[in-house]
Amino acid sequence: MTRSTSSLTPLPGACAACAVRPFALFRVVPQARVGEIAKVRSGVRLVRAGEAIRDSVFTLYAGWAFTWTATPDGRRQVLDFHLPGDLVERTEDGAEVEALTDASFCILARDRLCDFMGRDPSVAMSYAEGLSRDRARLRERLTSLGRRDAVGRVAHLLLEVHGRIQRRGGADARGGPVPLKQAHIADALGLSVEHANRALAVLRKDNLATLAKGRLDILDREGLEEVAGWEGPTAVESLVPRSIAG
Amino acid sequence: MTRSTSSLTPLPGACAACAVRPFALFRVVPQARVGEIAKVRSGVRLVRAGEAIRDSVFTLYAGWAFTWTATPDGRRQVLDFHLPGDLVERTEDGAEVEALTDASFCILARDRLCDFMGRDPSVAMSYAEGLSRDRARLRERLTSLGRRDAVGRVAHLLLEVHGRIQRRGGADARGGPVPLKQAHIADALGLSVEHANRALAVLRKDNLATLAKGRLDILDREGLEEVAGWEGPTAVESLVPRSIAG
DNA sequence: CGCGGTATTGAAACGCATCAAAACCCGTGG
DNA sequence: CCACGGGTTTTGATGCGTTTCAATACCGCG
Repeated sequence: MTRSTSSLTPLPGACAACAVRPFALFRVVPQARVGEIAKVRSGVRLVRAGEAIRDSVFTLYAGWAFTWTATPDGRRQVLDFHLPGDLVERTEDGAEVEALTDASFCILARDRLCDFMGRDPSVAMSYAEGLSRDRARLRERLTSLGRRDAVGRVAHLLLEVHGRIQRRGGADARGGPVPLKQAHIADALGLSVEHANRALAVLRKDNLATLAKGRLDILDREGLEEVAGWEGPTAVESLVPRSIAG
Repeated sequence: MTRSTSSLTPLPGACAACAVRPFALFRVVPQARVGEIAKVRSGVRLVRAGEAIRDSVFTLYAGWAFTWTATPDGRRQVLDFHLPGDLVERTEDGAEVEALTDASFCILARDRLCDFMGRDPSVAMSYAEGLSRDRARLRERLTSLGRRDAVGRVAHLLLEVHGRIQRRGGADARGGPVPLKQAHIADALGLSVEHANRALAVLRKDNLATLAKGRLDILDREGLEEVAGWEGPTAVESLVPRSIAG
């Protein structure tokens, strides 16, 4: 048994009052039309940390999740982390989605979502913008794995994660809560857990950043960006004009 | 001067007779409406191998291109390769697009393309499908860099490239023309040129595949998939239903 | 024929994986 | 309240894969 009492993780409520909608797929539909988006939601769900998520499309409401794939030799590669507001798709290619913390989300009906996008191009463009962001993150990560050493990779990931939670109001410039274990970091960055640990130790010793007890602290932003080879937050714009996608 | 006479690379002609449209963004618009898509094209261009491409959105018509980014220490990371029919966007994040061979393409007007997608959701969804494919490729590559050794990475890339040209009718099961230099492979896979060379040498010695003189030959498909940790062609479907995106 | 870019080969150095073990942390039950 | 136990973090020693540096061979083209 894990916990007998109800979880502290909140379930999503009415779309009209959704706290994460400003960061989510439906951010582009005006408040006057929230009634329509409620109809593409086919349910809500709450899962525990470590549980696999099998729903094919959902928007994360609370907690973190991640997508990963197994390699032939049995190890795991984390492909992306998901934060509240993110639209997550379970793809057909064998990648799995797993809750990183206790988490809750709105399950979307694929067909109704398609209909909606067919009728409202701004939502289709919002969807595209999300894909574009995913691509930008993957490109960054690819560059990390291709051309940065272990310390640089970890530093870069910490900066990326910090930016993502900060944009959602979940952290200030000093840091904030991040539930990543060293194993997640290792699996995302193509490192062994031991080496990810050593890289974090270097960042700690040099007073650049610490990640412990579910908290990330940025001690020296400039120094951290230096070792990360950071090139500033990547502005995604894709083809989405503000006129259409808000 | 490079060449005095006209290039052998063909320039794109009328949209109505476009040979790559079945693989391109506008594959979803019926022949009866090609007139409209001609209007989002703002020009055509021909570039030589090695030239940078600065147009912000284009669909490649002939030849190969690739997107890359410079790392702080001056090396390069290839983020993706582009083949005829691909929609290519020059993003704001410092990544550059370069012609890998002599190449020609249709330049698209960003604003007119946006208008089009705003009016025709099937094109917006086609755009999203392309992004989804990009993402799938990046995920594969990330897995390569994270969890495969040099030989596996090269084998995997060769299989991916083979699939892409084959789907376009540019190769048969045995192989086909691929203009990649070892330096491109190295920069895409996070390897030194020397080691990429050694990996190719292994594949050659084991009679799995050869890449030489601009040609890829698959000698032993099964063996190659074995060392690549290949998991079959990734079916991208995203949210795009056949009913909308054709 | 000779040149510049590309491919190939060798030897040494380095970063990271691996294996092994210990320290730590926290929730749980006695 | 403390001892227990499982998951997580930390540290150390050894080996392997890859980079780096240095040369040499190759190839298409003028």
